[in-house]
Parts: sequence; structure tokens; C-alpha cells
Amino acid sequence: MGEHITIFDIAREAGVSIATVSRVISGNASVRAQTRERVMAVVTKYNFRPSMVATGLMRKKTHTMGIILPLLANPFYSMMCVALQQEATRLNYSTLLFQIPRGAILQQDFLDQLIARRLDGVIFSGDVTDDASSASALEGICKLRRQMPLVAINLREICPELPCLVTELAACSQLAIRHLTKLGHMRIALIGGMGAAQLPNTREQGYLNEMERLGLEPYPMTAGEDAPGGEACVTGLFAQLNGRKPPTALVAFNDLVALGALRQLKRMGLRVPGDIALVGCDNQFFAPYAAPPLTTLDLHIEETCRLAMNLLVSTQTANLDAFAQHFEPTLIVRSSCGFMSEKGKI
Amino acid sequence: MGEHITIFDIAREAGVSIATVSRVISGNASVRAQTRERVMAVVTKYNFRPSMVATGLMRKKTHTMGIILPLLANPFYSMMCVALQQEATRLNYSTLLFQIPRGAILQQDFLDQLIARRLDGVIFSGDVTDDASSASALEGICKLRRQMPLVAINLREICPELPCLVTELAACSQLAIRHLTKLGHMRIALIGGMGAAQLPNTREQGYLNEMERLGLEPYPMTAGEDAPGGEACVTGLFAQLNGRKPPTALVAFNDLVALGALRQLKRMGLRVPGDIALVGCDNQFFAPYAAPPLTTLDLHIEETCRLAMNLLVSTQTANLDAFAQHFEPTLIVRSSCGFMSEKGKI
DNA sequence: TTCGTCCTTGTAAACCCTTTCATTATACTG
DNA sequence: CAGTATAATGAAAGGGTTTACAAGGACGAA
Repeated sequence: MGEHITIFDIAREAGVSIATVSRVISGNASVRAQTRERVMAVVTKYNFRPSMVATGLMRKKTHTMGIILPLLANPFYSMMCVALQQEATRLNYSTLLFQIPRGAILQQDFLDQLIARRLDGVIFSGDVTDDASSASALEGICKLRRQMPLVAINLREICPELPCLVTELAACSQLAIRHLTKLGHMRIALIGGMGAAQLPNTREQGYLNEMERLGLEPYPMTAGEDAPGGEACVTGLFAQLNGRKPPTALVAFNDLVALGALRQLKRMGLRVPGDIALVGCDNQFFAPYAAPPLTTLDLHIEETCRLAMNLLVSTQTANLDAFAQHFEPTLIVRSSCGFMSEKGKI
Repeated sequence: MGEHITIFDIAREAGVSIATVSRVISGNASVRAQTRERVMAVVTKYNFRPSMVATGLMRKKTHTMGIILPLLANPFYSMMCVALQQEATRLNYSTLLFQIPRGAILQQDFLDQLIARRLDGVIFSGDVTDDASSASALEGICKLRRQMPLVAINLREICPELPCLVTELAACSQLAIRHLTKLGHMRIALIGGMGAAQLPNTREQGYLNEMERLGLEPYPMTAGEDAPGGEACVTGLFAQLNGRKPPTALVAFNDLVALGALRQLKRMGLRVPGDIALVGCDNQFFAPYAAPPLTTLDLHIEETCRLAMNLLVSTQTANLDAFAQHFEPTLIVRSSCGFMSEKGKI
């Protein structure tokens, strides 16, 4: 499209040097009022704005933050994206969005691109699993962190050097289980997840630990992270009971899984919460609209994201090595667990 | 974070001029094999990649596309974002995401920023309404289009100059209504929307037109675009019946509205599809998991997005003025409308 | 008047590349 | 082996800014 107007054009038309135009625009140098006005007139006449790629080159600052998330198909990550992007805008930054599917390791090539783009910083979030791909992703992140400001969300304390905001994911399972035991449940299964029982502060760990603490025997776990996964999980769970009595309550990895579980349970003729209780996680937008409305956990992810972005911006001035802040989930009670009074059957 | 390594460093260490390094990297000029190797060794040693901000300045190409969408809170737009971003990545572009809430007009200030960033192109999508804010947004878009490559999705043919990919939204209502009439319904209401009855190719228009074509009397419309809105819509609809018999079928503006409607209907003691049929729109991920699973319309938005991004990229070489391509929605039948046989009650 | 300040402005270097143009090295032809 | 065509390289300009530095002018003090 047509040529862009440059600072030279403005300078010529205003009858001053480019330096003066630059000073007028940036506003951080003294310019005679009369000159300023003359320049501003031309500037507004053409809607002139300095090319950010040129200023980026000079100032070594692109005013752009990278957001690296797994596929946004999971609305939880959409929420994060929304929150991060909005806060960035508020802070006068733009956001470059990258979706890297879990498992696709953060290859050198990708990291190099981030560097080449001279981003001012990067926010990273994603689920981590026990397997090798996660380890290598983590490694990539740590490497990246040495090259540019980076703050991680929910990456747990695996890379101690990483400035991290972490939701207490283990506490999610704990809260869910406590809620259920208060309602009288003792046979509680965790459905969904991505196989991260070895890692600290995961829902899997939280489940295992809390069950042990209460002297309850955990059910074998089944992996899954979306609605179809949730269906498969309950099928799988009931298939590998091996004579053991079925659970009276399910803790889902997230609301998506819960949604799938709901469907499969209905298919199996089990009523929620009448026959089996269910608690989700993430408090996603559809949770109140499930049938029955889902009891779930709110992770306060928007607040986390806001803080993360602010932190990232302030990185430029402050040192955040090993910064960490923790967020506690809160239980949102709706009706998928029923009420104490209904539970005479334990 | 530490200084970046530049092409000078590479050149010095490899004992060649920066021009040669540049040629080796870009690969589009002849360099003696031996020299190339020597340079490449240094390049890989340091993982050197030319700064994209510098190349952006030289080549006048940032390899960055802007994506302008309304709030991603609506998973339909998340889907678009995912699809657009993925296709961009495939085509070797990065995407800068902007969420501009509908109503927040596309101010000059925002447009100027897009220019200042020297984006290679912009994809725009959003709902359009009858009111002034939409008109002004459209105007902003048209203005932008004169300054940089731009393709619009579902913006209808309002700006004839705009290269557009458009889903036949009016056809959505039409398909839904036909499906319902085949099942015997005659009292059909449209719930949700944003007040766009005046505009061509909107669900609202489609509803009105098709009802008229069939000689059926339309119900007054109620606005809303998310799940809470859907609840309000059915409440509102039943409140302003004025003695008229209630509808036996509801066409929802989208699946979110349908979800809300489902909840409110249940609250009112109406069973879906037993007492009232419901069709959604967008075929969002949760549609199969609603109770009952939602009959809805698939807009093939991923395909649309893929094409849009390809188009945008090709804009650089081809002229797309007034390009337009239309996509037909397809009906996805699940169980929220029941089956013909159930309907003895008309 | 003359000197020293301060304010305003312009000149030019720098940022990190790509690319044109000129130059030198190599290969090819007769 | 001379002469020419071609391949490989380097020097330098250019892209659009910011900013350090220098210079000019106004002004008050001595």
C-alpha cells in the first residue's frame, strides 16, 4: 500500500529538522512552544506516528510481549489469553500470540524466533506432565529465560530460577475431596489429567496425598483433558474396578472433563448428584449451565494473569529472579454434589 | 538481558564481510561453498538469527499479521483465533492479537498503531449491529483497508470494497426454520442477537425473511449473545407474549444463547425437546454435551479462517479488491429438536 | 561590553540489517 | 596464454528513527 509518511516529510513540511520533530513527538525534551505547535499541526494533519519498527531498532524495545500457551481450544487458556492481552493493552503493550501444542517441544528454532523478534518479554503457561516432552519444554523455557524477561504461570517450582505465579493445583484436589468427605463420600476417584503424578503441585499429586492423609484408598487414574476425554475416563474407570466398589464421587481434572463425565454417567444411567457426585475445576463459563450445574473450583486465573503481565513489564526495571507468588483456589458450590442431607447412603 | 549478537560479530569471527553473512543466511545469492560453511559454523555456534526488527526496517515487511476480534470470551471467536493463528504460523507469519470490544469504535488512535507497527496485513471480524457504533467501526475498517492489506470475515457486503469471506448467516436461520417446520413446528421464535434486523445477511434478517416466506408470524426479538443473555431472552420472550400462543420452537442466535435458554426453560418446567424444540448455532465444542445435545449449525469457520489467512498473505502479490467468497452453513442434527415422530401435538 | 548560562535547534552517528554497485578472483573460450 | 564471461566478495548506501554533541541565540551579571 502507498508509501508511509516519515519523519522527514513532517520535518520538511514543518520547516524544522527531524530531531526537532522527534523531540516534539516524544515530548521529553524542551522545544519552543511555537515550534511545537507548528510541528504538531503537521503531525496531526497526516496522523503521523513514528514507525515502531524503526523506534524498536533504536530503543531496543518493541513494546511487544509474547504469550505462549497450549492450544486455545481449551477455554481455560482462552480466558488466560483474554486476561493477558487486556492487561498488556492497558500497559501499552501489544501481544504476539503463540500456540504451541503440548508435546511439541519448544525447539531451538522457535526460541530463536522469539529472540529474533526482540520481544520485550514472554509469558509462558502450559500443563506439565511426567514425560520427557515436558522436561524438554521446561528446559527450553529456562534457556529462554536467560535471554529475555519471562514469567511463567502455573509451571510450578520446577525451574527454581523462573519467576512464577502458581495456582495451588494440589489444593484443588484437596478442597474438592474435603468438600466431598464432608458430604459423606469416602470412595472418591480422580478422572482426567495428563499423567503428572510424579510432579509437585499437580491435581494428581494433591489427590493422592489427600486420599492418603485421610486413609482412603485412591482409585487408579485415567488421563484426559477435554470433554471426550472425560467420557473415556469414566468408561475406563468403571471398566478397571476389578471387583472394587465403584466410587460415589468423582473429582474431574477440569470442567471439560466433568462435562464429558456427565454425559457418560447419564448414558450409564447414573444420576448426578443422586447416584454419584461430581466436582469440576476451573469454573469455566459453562459450569453453571451444565445439567446439573457444576460444583467446581475457581482458580482466579484472571487475577493471576494480570499480575503476571504487570510483573513482566516491571521486569525491565526490577530483578525478579526466583520470584514466586501463590494463589489459592476457592470452591464454588453448585449442585453437582448435592447436599449433605441427601446423602444417607454412605 | 545481555547484548544481542549481531551480524557484525558473526562476520568478524568468520573473517568475512557482513554482506557475505547476510547472503549466506538469506540463501538467495551465490557464495562459495567453503565460505558458506565457514560462516554457517559461526552462525550455528551462536544460534544467530538476524533481528527481525532490522530486517523489517530494510525489507518493509514485518512478517506479522494483525488479528482483530471482539472479546475472545465467546468461544466462537476463540476458535477463529486458533484457526487464524495456526494458519499464519504455517505460512510463516506471527500474529498480533487485538481484542476490541464491540461498541468500542475502532478509533483513529488504534488504527494509527496498526500502521505504526507496519503490520503486513490484518484480519478483522466481529458482529455488526444496526446502531451507530457498528457503522463507525465499519468506517474505520474501510479506512484501514486503504492503508494495508485487510480481509474481513463475516462482515457481509457492507463495505463493497472490502475483501470478504462471508458465512451465509441468513441461511442459518433459514436452515433452522426449515428443519423445524419439517418437524411440524409453526410457532418459531428467534432468541438472542444484537439488533441487526436492518442489515443484510444476518440471522435476524434470515429469520424474518424465512418466516414471511412461509407465511408464519414472527415473534418479537430479544437481544443477547451469551448464556446469561439466553436466559434473559426466554424470560423476555415469554413475558411479552401478549396473549399470543407461546412458540413450540426456538432458534438461538448461537450455542451460548441456546445453553442459557436450556437452563431457563428447565427452570420454567419446559422440557426440551418434549415441550419445546431448540436449535443453536456455531456448533461449539459444548454443543454435544448440553442436555439434551444441541442441534445446531456448523459455520465451517476454521476453513473460512484458513482461507482468509491465505488470502491475506497472497494480497501482497495479488489484487483482491472486492473479492468475496461465501460459505454455506450445514445443519448438525442432535437431539434438541426431537424427531418427527414425537411431534403429534402441532 | 563581555563573559558565562541556559534554552533551542541542527548535524551526524548509531541501531542492525539488505542490497546495489564495484571490484577482485575464478573459470572458460579460442 | 590472452581475453572475456562469470562467480564471489566487499564497501557503502539506505531504511526510519533517537540521541549525543555542537552550535547559535538570548539574557543576565559583572
